[in-house]
Amino acid sequence: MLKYILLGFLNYQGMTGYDLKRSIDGSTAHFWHAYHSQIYTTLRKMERDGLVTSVIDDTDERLERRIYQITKQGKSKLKEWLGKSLTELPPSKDSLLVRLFFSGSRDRQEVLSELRFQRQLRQQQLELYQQIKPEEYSPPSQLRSDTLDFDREAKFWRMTLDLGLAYEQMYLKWLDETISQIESF
Amino acid sequence: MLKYILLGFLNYQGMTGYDLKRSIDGSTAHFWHAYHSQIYTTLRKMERDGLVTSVIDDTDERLERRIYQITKQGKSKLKEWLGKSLTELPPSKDSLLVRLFFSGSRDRQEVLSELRFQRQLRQQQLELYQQIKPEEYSPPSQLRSDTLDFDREAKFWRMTLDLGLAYEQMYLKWLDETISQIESF
DNA sequence: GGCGGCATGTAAACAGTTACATGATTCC
DNA sequence: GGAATCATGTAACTGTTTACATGCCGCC
Repeated sequence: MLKYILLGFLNYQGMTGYDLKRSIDGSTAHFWHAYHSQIYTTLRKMERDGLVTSVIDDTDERLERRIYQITKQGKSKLKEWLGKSLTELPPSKDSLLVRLFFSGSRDRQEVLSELRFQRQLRQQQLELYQQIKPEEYSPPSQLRSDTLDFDREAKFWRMTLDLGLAYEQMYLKWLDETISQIESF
Repeated sequence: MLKYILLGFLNYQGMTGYDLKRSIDGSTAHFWHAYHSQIYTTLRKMERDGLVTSVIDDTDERLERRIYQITKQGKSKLKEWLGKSLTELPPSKDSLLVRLFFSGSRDRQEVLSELRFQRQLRQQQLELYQQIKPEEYSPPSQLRSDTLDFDREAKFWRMTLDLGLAYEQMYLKWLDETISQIESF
Protein backbone atom coordinates (compact mmCIF):
# COMPACT_ATOMS: atom_id res chain seq x y z
CA MET A 1 0.00 0.00 0.00
CA LEU A 2 2.76 2.44 0.93
CA LYS A 3 4.17 1.90 -2.55
CA TYR A 4 1.08 3.48 -4.10
CA ILE A 5 1.08 6.39 -1.69
CA LEU A 6 4.68 7.13 -2.65
CA LEU A 7 3.83 6.81 -6.33
CA GLY A 8 0.82 9.06 -5.81
CA PHE A 9 2.91 11.82 -4.29
CA LEU A 10 5.79 11.44 -6.74
CA ASN A 11 3.23 11.73 -9.52
CA TYR A 12 2.78 15.36 -8.44
CA GLN A 13 6.50 16.09 -8.39
CA GLY A 14 9.94 14.66 -7.67
CA MET A 15 10.78 14.54 -3.98
CA THR A 16 13.20 13.15 -1.42
CA GLY A 17 12.29 10.48 1.09
CA TYR A 18 12.20 13.16 3.73
CA ASP A 19 9.78 15.29 1.72
CA LEU A 20 7.59 12.24 1.22
CA LYS A 21 7.58 11.57 4.94
CA ARG A 22 6.41 15.12 5.60
CA SER A 23 3.81 14.96 2.82
CA ILE A 24 2.42 11.78 4.33
CA ASP A 25 2.44 13.14 7.86
CA GLY A 26 0.49 16.16 6.71
CA SER A 27 -2.19 14.28 4.84
CA THR A 28 -2.50 10.54 4.30
CA ALA A 29 -1.11 9.72 7.75
CA HIS A 30 -4.66 10.22 8.99
CA PHE A 31 -5.65 7.05 7.21
CA TRP A 32 -2.26 5.48 6.44
CA HIS A 33 0.85 6.38 8.33
CA ALA A 34 4.43 5.25 7.70
CA TYR A 35 7.75 5.41 9.48
CA HIS A 36 10.69 7.00 7.69
CA SER A 37 12.54 3.68 7.81
CA GLN A 38 9.82 2.04 5.76
CA ILE A 39 9.68 4.94 3.32
CA TYR A 40 13.41 4.80 2.57
CA THR A 41 13.53 1.04 2.15
CA THR A 42 10.39 1.01 0.01
CA LEU A 43 11.80 3.73 -2.25
CA ARG A 44 14.97 1.68 -2.78
CA LYS A 45 12.91 -1.36 -3.64
CA MET A 46 10.79 0.67 -6.03
CA GLU A 47 13.95 1.91 -7.71
CA ARG A 48 15.16 -1.68 -8.18
CA ASP A 49 11.76 -2.45 -9.70
CA GLY A 50 11.98 0.48 -12.09
CA LEU A 51 9.02 2.42 -10.67
CA VAL A 52 11.17 5.39 -9.68
CA THR A 53 14.64 6.75 -10.39
CA SER A 54 16.80 8.79 -8.07
CA VAL A 55 19.52 11.37 -8.37
CA ILE A 56 21.64 12.88 -5.64
CA ASP A 57 21.27 16.60 -5.38
CA ASP A 58 24.59 18.25 -4.58
CA THR A 59 23.74 21.89 -5.11
CA ASP A 60 24.11 22.22 -1.37
CA GLU A 61 27.42 20.40 -0.91
CA ARG A 62 27.29 19.29 2.70
CA LEU A 63 23.70 18.02 2.44
CA GLU A 64 22.96 14.80 0.61
CA ARG A 65 19.46 14.79 -0.77
CA ARG A 66 18.34 11.90 -2.91
CA ILE A 67 15.56 13.07 -5.16
CA TYR A 68 13.16 10.48 -6.49
CA GLN A 69 11.23 10.78 -9.74
CA ILE A 70 8.39 8.59 -10.91
CA THR A 71 9.05 6.66 -14.14
CA LYS A 72 6.66 5.74 -16.96
CA GLN A 73 6.46 2.28 -15.42
CA GLY A 74 5.66 3.85 -12.07
CA LYS A 75 2.91 5.94 -13.60
CA SER A 76 1.31 2.97 -15.28
CA LYS A 77 1.60 0.92 -12.07
CA LEU A 78 -0.27 3.66 -10.19
CA LYS A 79 -2.89 3.92 -12.91
CA GLU A 80 -3.34 0.16 -12.97
CA TRP A 81 -3.84 0.08 -9.21
CA LEU A 82 -6.35 2.93 -9.30
CA GLY A 83 -8.16 1.13 -12.11
CA LYS A 84 -8.92 -1.93 -10.02
CA SER A 85 -11.75 -0.89 -7.69
CA LEU A 86 -11.92 -2.26 -4.18
CA THR A 87 -14.45 -5.06 -3.97
CA GLU A 88 -14.23 -5.61 -0.22
CA LEU A 89 -14.42 -3.53 2.89
CA PRO A 90 -10.95 -2.48 4.00
CA PRO A 91 -10.37 -4.26 7.32
CA SER A 92 -10.24 -1.93 10.29
CA LYS A 93 -8.03 -2.46 13.31
CA ASP A 94 -8.50 -0.69 16.61
CA SER A 95 -6.53 -1.87 19.61
CA LEU A 96 -8.57 0.28 22.00
CA LEU A 97 -11.64 -1.76 21.12
CA VAL A 98 -9.74 -4.99 21.63
CA ARG A 99 -8.79 -3.77 25.09
CA LEU A 100 -12.31 -2.66 25.93
CA PHE A 101 -13.74 -5.93 24.66
CA PHE A 102 -11.68 -7.84 27.22
CA SER A 103 -12.07 -5.31 30.03
CA GLY A 104 -14.78 -7.18 31.94
CA SER A 105 -12.40 -8.09 34.73
CA ARG A 106 -10.56 -4.78 34.88
CA ASP A 107 -10.86 -2.14 37.54
CA ARG A 108 -13.58 0.34 36.63
CA GLN A 109 -11.51 3.44 37.39
CA GLU A 110 -8.62 2.13 35.35
CA VAL A 111 -10.83 1.63 32.31
CA LEU A 112 -12.37 5.05 32.81
CA SER A 113 -9.05 6.82 32.94
CA GLU A 114 -7.91 5.02 29.80
CA LEU A 115 -11.05 6.12 27.96
CA ARG A 116 -10.83 9.67 29.28
CA PHE A 117 -7.28 9.90 28.03
CA GLN A 118 -8.35 8.63 24.63
CA ARG A 119 -11.07 11.26 24.70
CA GLN A 120 -8.45 13.95 25.11
CA LEU A 121 -6.39 12.57 22.25
CA ARG A 122 -9.44 12.34 19.99
CA GLN A 123 -10.39 15.91 20.88
CA GLN A 124 -6.90 17.08 19.95
CA GLN A 125 -7.05 15.16 16.71
CA LEU A 126 -10.40 16.74 15.87
CA GLU A 127 -9.04 20.22 16.58
CA LEU A 128 -6.03 19.48 14.42
CA TYR A 129 -8.34 18.57 11.54
CA GLN A 130 -10.46 21.66 12.18
CA GLN A 131 -7.42 23.90 12.04
CA ILE A 132 -6.52 22.69 8.56
CA LYS A 133 -7.56 25.40 6.13
CA PRO A 134 -9.35 23.67 3.25
CA GLU A 135 -7.74 26.08 0.78
CA GLU A 136 -4.32 25.02 2.00
CA TYR A 137 -5.05 21.32 2.08
CA SER A 138 -4.14 20.49 -1.49
CA PRO A 139 -1.47 18.97 -3.74
CA PRO A 140 1.96 20.59 -4.21
CA SER A 141 2.46 23.66 -6.36
CA GLN A 142 3.39 21.80 -9.53
CA LEU A 143 -0.25 21.53 -10.48
CA ARG A 144 -1.26 25.07 -9.67
CA SER A 145 -0.65 26.08 -13.28
CA ASP A 146 -3.14 23.51 -14.49
CA THR A 147 -6.05 25.02 -12.55
CA LEU A 148 -8.71 22.50 -13.39
CA ASP A 149 -6.72 19.46 -12.35
CA PHE A 150 -5.51 21.18 -9.24
CA ASP A 151 -9.05 21.96 -8.08
CA ARG A 152 -10.18 18.44 -8.82
CA GLU A 153 -7.29 16.94 -6.87
CA ALA A 154 -7.97 19.27 -3.95
CA LYS A 155 -11.61 18.20 -3.83
CA PHE A 156 -10.62 14.59 -3.34
CA TRP A 157 -8.11 15.52 -0.65
CA ARG A 158 -10.84 17.39 1.20
CA MET A 159 -13.25 14.48 1.02
CA THR A 160 -10.79 12.34 2.94
CA LEU A 161 -10.45 15.15 5.47
CA ASP A 162 -14.24 15.22 5.82
CA LEU A 163 -14.21 11.58 6.78
CA GLY A 164 -11.50 12.27 9.33
CA LEU A 165 -13.66 14.98 10.88
CA ALA A 166 -16.78 12.81 10.92
CA TYR A 167 -14.78 9.93 12.34
CA GLU A 168 -13.37 11.92 15.23
CA GLN A 169 -16.76 13.40 16.04
CA MET A 170 -18.39 9.99 15.99
CA TYR A 171 -15.63 8.52 18.11
CA LEU A 172 -15.86 11.33 20.67
CA LYS A 173 -19.61 10.87 20.96
CA TRP A 174 -19.17 7.15 21.48
CA LEU A 175 -16.42 7.72 24.07
CA ASP A 176 -18.68 10.10 25.98
CA GLU A 177 -21.56 7.64 25.96
CA THR A 178 -19.30 4.75 26.89
CA ILE A 179 -17.67 6.67 29.71
CA SER A 180 -20.99 7.65 31.26
CA GLN A 181 -22.26 4.10 30.89
CA ILE A 182 -19.27 2.76 32.80
CA GLU A 183 -19.63 5.53 35.40
CA SER A 184 -23.16 4.32 36.13
CA PHE A 185 -22.20 0.64 36.55
CA MET B 1 -2.06 -7.99 19.30
CA LEU B 2 -3.57 -11.28 18.13
CA LYS B 3 -1.79 -12.95 21.04
CA TYR B 4 -3.90 -10.98 23.51
CA ILE B 5 -7.12 -11.67 21.66
CA LEU B 6 -6.38 -15.38 21.84
CA LEU B 7 -5.50 -15.10 25.55
CA GLY B 8 -8.68 -13.12 26.11
CA PHE B 9 -10.87 -15.81 24.59
CA LEU B 10 -8.97 -18.68 26.19
CA ASN B 11 -9.43 -16.93 29.51
CA TYR B 12 -13.15 -17.70 29.17
CA GLN B 13 -12.61 -21.37 28.34
CA GLY B 14 -10.33 -23.84 26.61
CA MET B 15 -10.81 -23.96 22.85
CA THR B 16 -9.32 -25.21 19.59
CA GLY B 17 -7.78 -22.96 16.97
CA TYR B 18 -10.86 -23.44 14.89
CA ASP B 19 -13.16 -22.36 17.73
CA LEU B 20 -10.98 -19.30 18.25
CA LYS B 21 -11.25 -18.43 14.58
CA ARG B 22 -15.03 -18.59 14.81
CA SER B 23 -15.09 -16.61 18.04
CA ILE B 24 -13.00 -13.90 16.44
CA ASP B 25 -15.08 -13.85 13.26
CA GLY B 26 -18.21 -13.42 15.32
CA SER B 27 -16.96 -10.57 17.43
CA THR B 28 -13.52 -8.97 17.46
CA ALA B 29 -13.11 -9.36 13.69
CA HIS B 30 -15.05 -6.11 13.43
CA PHE B 31 -12.06 -4.31 14.86
CA TRP B 32 -9.32 -6.93 14.55
CA HIS B 33 -9.55 -9.80 12.14
CA ALA B 34 -7.17 -12.73 11.72
CA TYR B 35 -6.62 -15.52 9.23
CA HIS B 36 -6.67 -19.09 10.48
CA SER B 37 -3.06 -19.51 9.41
CA GLN B 38 -1.96 -16.77 11.76
CA ILE B 39 -4.10 -18.13 14.59
CA TYR B 40 -2.56 -21.60 14.40
CA THR B 41 1.02 -20.37 14.19
CA THR B 42 0.51 -17.85 16.97
CA LEU B 43 -0.98 -20.53 19.24
CA ARG B 44 2.06 -22.74 18.68
CA LYS B 45 4.36 -19.87 19.51
CA MET B 46 2.35 -19.10 22.63
CA GLU B 47 2.66 -22.72 23.68
CA ARG B 48 6.46 -22.56 23.29
CA ASP B 49 6.38 -19.40 25.42
CA GLY B 50 4.33 -21.10 28.14
CA LEU B 51 1.25 -18.91 27.76
CA VAL B 52 -0.99 -21.82 26.78
CA THR B 53 -0.91 -25.60 26.84
CA SER B 54 -2.57 -27.96 24.43
CA VAL B 55 -3.97 -31.46 24.48
CA ILE B 56 -5.26 -33.50 21.60
CA ASP B 57 -8.85 -34.50 22.03
CA ASP B 58 -9.43 -38.04 20.74
CA THR B 59 -12.92 -38.73 22.01
CA ASP B 60 -13.95 -38.54 18.37
CA GLU B 61 -11.27 -40.82 16.91
CA ARG B 62 -11.11 -39.69 13.31
CA LEU B 63 -11.11 -35.99 14.19
CA GLU B 64 -8.01 -34.39 15.61
CA ARG B 65 -8.85 -31.43 17.76
CA ARG B 66 -6.09 -29.66 19.61
CA ILE B 67 -7.58 -27.95 22.62
CA TYR B 68 -5.71 -24.99 24.05
CA GLN B 69 -5.87 -23.89 27.68
CA ILE B 70 -4.54 -20.68 29.13
CA THR B 71 -1.80 -21.09 31.76
CA LYS B 72 -1.11 -19.04 34.88
CA GLN B 73 1.62 -17.29 32.92
CA GLY B 74 -0.85 -16.60 30.14
CA LYS B 75 -3.34 -15.12 32.59
CA SER B 76 -0.76 -12.83 34.10
CA LYS B 77 0.46 -11.79 30.66
CA LEU B 78 -3.10 -10.81 29.72
CA LYS B 79 -3.58 -8.96 32.99
CA GLU B 80 -0.29 -7.16 32.56
CA TRP B 81 -1.26 -6.05 29.05
CA LEU B 82 -4.67 -4.83 30.18
CA GLY B 83 -2.99 -2.98 33.01
CA LYS B 84 -0.91 -0.79 30.71
CA SER B 85 -3.34 1.76 29.31
CA LEU B 86 -2.99 3.02 25.77
CA THR B 87 -1.32 6.42 25.71
CA GLU B 88 -1.62 7.05 21.99
CA LEU B 89 -4.32 6.94 19.37
CA PRO B 90 -4.38 3.57 17.66
CA PRO B 91 -3.37 4.27 14.05
CA SER B 92 -6.17 3.75 11.56
CA LYS B 93 -5.65 2.45 8.06
CA ASP B 94 -8.19 2.73 5.28
CA SER B 95 -7.17 1.86 1.76
CA LEU B 96 -10.39 3.28 0.28
CA LEU B 97 -9.34 6.71 1.52
CA VAL B 98 -5.87 6.26 0.05
CA ARG B 99 -7.50 5.49 -3.28
CA LEU B 100 -9.89 8.44 -3.08
CA PHE B 101 -7.08 10.76 -2.06
CA PHE B 102 -5.27 10.00 -5.31
CA SER B 103 -8.37 9.86 -7.49
CA GLY B 104 -8.04 13.33 -8.97
CA SER B 105 -7.08 11.96 -12.36
CA ARG B 106 -9.51 9.05 -12.41
CA ASP B 107 -12.63 8.76 -14.47
CA ARG B 108 -15.59 10.17 -12.55
CA GLN B 109 -17.91 7.25 -13.25
CA GLU B 110 -15.25 4.77 -12.19
CA VAL B 111 -14.81 6.49 -8.83
CA LEU B 112 -18.56 6.69 -8.39
CA SER B 113 -19.11 3.01 -9.02
CA GLU B 114 -16.34 2.15 -6.57
CA LEU B 115 -17.95 4.31 -3.89
CA ARG B 116 -21.43 2.98 -4.62
CA PHE B 117 -20.16 -0.55 -4.23
CA GLN B 118 -18.54 0.37 -0.93
CA ARG B 119 -21.87 1.88 0.07
CA GLN B 120 -23.56 -1.46 -0.50
CA LEU B 121 -20.92 -3.29 1.53
CA ARG B 122 -21.19 -0.78 4.38
CA GLN B 123 -24.99 -1.11 4.32
CA GLN B 124 -24.67 -4.88 4.57
CA GLN B 125 -22.19 -4.56 7.41
CA LEU B 126 -24.55 -2.23 9.26
CA GLU B 127 -27.45 -4.65 8.82
CA LEU B 128 -25.25 -7.47 10.06
CA TYR B 129 -24.51 -5.51 13.22
CA GLN B 130 -28.19 -4.60 13.61
CA GLN B 131 -29.20 -8.23 13.39
CA ILE B 132 -26.98 -9.18 16.30
CA LYS B 133 -29.22 -9.65 19.31
CA PRO B 134 -27.53 -7.86 22.21
CA GLU B 135 -28.60 -10.63 24.60
CA GLU B 136 -26.79 -13.15 22.41
CA TYR B 137 -23.68 -11.07 21.94
CA SER B 138 -21.79 -12.18 25.01
CA PRO B 139 -18.98 -14.42 26.26
CA PRO B 140 -19.20 -18.22 26.15
CA SER B 141 -21.35 -20.20 28.56
CA GLN B 142 -18.58 -20.87 31.09
CA LEU B 143 -19.32 -17.60 32.82
CA ARG B 144 -23.10 -17.88 32.85
CA SER B 145 -22.94 -19.41 36.33
CA ASP B 146 -21.16 -16.37 37.67
CA THR B 147 -23.94 -13.94 36.77
CA LEU B 148 -22.31 -10.70 37.78
CA ASP B 149 -19.11 -11.21 35.82
CA PHE B 150 -21.03 -12.45 32.82
CA ASP B 151 -23.19 -9.34 32.70
CA ARG B 152 -20.20 -7.10 33.11
CA GLU B 153 -18.32 -8.85 30.31
CA ALA B 154 -21.37 -8.62 28.07
CA LYS B 155 -21.63 -4.88 28.65
CA PHE B 156 -18.12 -4.34 27.34
CA TRP B 157 -18.79 -6.53 24.32
CA ARG B 158 -21.84 -4.42 23.50
CA MET B 159 -19.93 -1.18 23.78
CA THR B 160 -17.61 -2.31 21.01
CA LEU B 161 -20.67 -3.26 18.97
CA ASP B 162 -22.07 0.22 19.54
CA LEU B 163 -18.96 1.72 18.03
CA GLY B 164 -19.31 -0.60 15.06
CA LEU B 165 -22.87 0.61 14.51
CA ALA B 166 -21.93 4.27 14.87
CA TYR B 167 -18.96 3.76 12.57
CA GLU B 168 -21.01 2.19 9.78
CA GLN B 169 -23.68 4.88 10.04
CA MET B 170 -21.08 7.64 9.93
CA TYR B 171 -19.34 6.00 7.00
CA LEU B 172 -22.59 5.56 5.08
CA LYS B 173 -23.49 9.21 5.60
CA TRP B 174 -20.06 10.29 4.40
CA LEU B 175 -20.28 7.98 1.37
CA ASP B 176 -23.67 9.46 0.44
CA GLU B 177 -22.38 13.00 0.74
CA THR B 178 -19.21 12.18 -1.14
CA ILE B 179 -21.09 10.42 -3.91
CA SER B 180 -23.45 13.35 -4.47
CA GLN B 181 -20.54 15.76 -4.38
CA ILE B 182 -18.79 13.85 -7.15
CA GLU B 183 -22.04 13.57 -9.10
CA SER B 184 -22.29 17.35 -9.15
CA PHE B 185 -18.71 17.93 -10.38
C1' DG C 1 -20.15 -37.11 -7.15
C1' DG C 2 -19.75 -32.49 -5.47
C1' DC C 3 -20.19 -28.90 -2.02
C1' DG C 4 -19.83 -26.97 2.41
C1' DG C 5 -18.30 -27.27 6.93
C1' DC C 6 -14.99 -29.23 10.30
C1' DA C 7 -10.18 -29.24 11.41
C1' DT C 8 -5.24 -28.50 11.05
C1' DG C 9 -1.29 -27.04 9.51
C1' DT C 10 3.30 -25.15 6.58
C1' DA C 11 5.93 -21.98 3.55
C1' DA C 12 7.02 -17.96 1.45
C1' DA C 13 6.43 -13.42 0.80
C1' DC C 14 5.28 -8.95 2.12
C1' DA C 15 4.45 -5.19 5.37
C1' DG C 16 5.35 -2.71 9.34
C1' DT C 17 7.79 -1.51 13.78
C1' DT C 18 11.57 -0.51 16.84
C1' DA C 19 16.09 0.32 17.63
C1' DC C 20 20.48 1.71 16.22
C1' DA C 21 23.44 5.00 13.78
C1' DT C 22 25.41 9.27 11.85
C1' DG C 23 26.30 14.09 10.97
C1' DA C 24 25.31 18.84 9.58
C1' DT C 25 22.88 23.34 10.59
C1' DT C 26 20.10 26.71 13.01
C1' DC C 27 18.20 28.84 16.87
C1' DC C 28 18.12 29.85 21.82
C1' DG D 1 26.36 24.04 24.99
C1' DG D 2 22.02 21.87 23.89
C1' DA D 3 17.80 21.10 21.39
C1' DA D 4 15.39 20.91 17.15
C1' DT D 5 15.24 20.19 12.34
C1' DC D 6 17.23 18.44 8.13
C1' DA D 7 18.60 14.20 5.98
C1' DT D 8 19.57 9.28 5.27
C1' DG D 9 19.98 4.91 6.12
C1' DT D 10 20.50 -0.39 8.18
C1' DA D 11 19.26 -4.42 11.13
C1' DA D 12 16.49 -7.21 13.62
C1' DC D 13 12.26 -8.40 14.64
C1' DT D 14 7.34 -8.95 14.62
C1' DG D 15 3.12 -9.23 12.36
C1' DT D 16 0.21 -10.22 8.48
C1' DT D 17 -1.19 -12.16 4.13
C1' DT D 18 -1.47 -15.49 0.41
C1' DA D 19 -0.91 -19.78 -1.32
C1' DC D 20 -0.41 -24.53 -0.79
C1' DA D 21 -1.90 -28.86 1.38
C1' DT D 22 -4.67 -32.62 3.46
C1' DG D 23 -8.60 -35.38 4.86
C1' DC D 24 -12.96 -36.45 7.17
C1' DC D 25 -18.18 -36.10 7.41
C1' DG D 26 -22.91 -35.12 6.12
C1' DC D 27 -26.10 -33.62 2.84
C1' DC D 28 -28.32 -33.16 -1.68
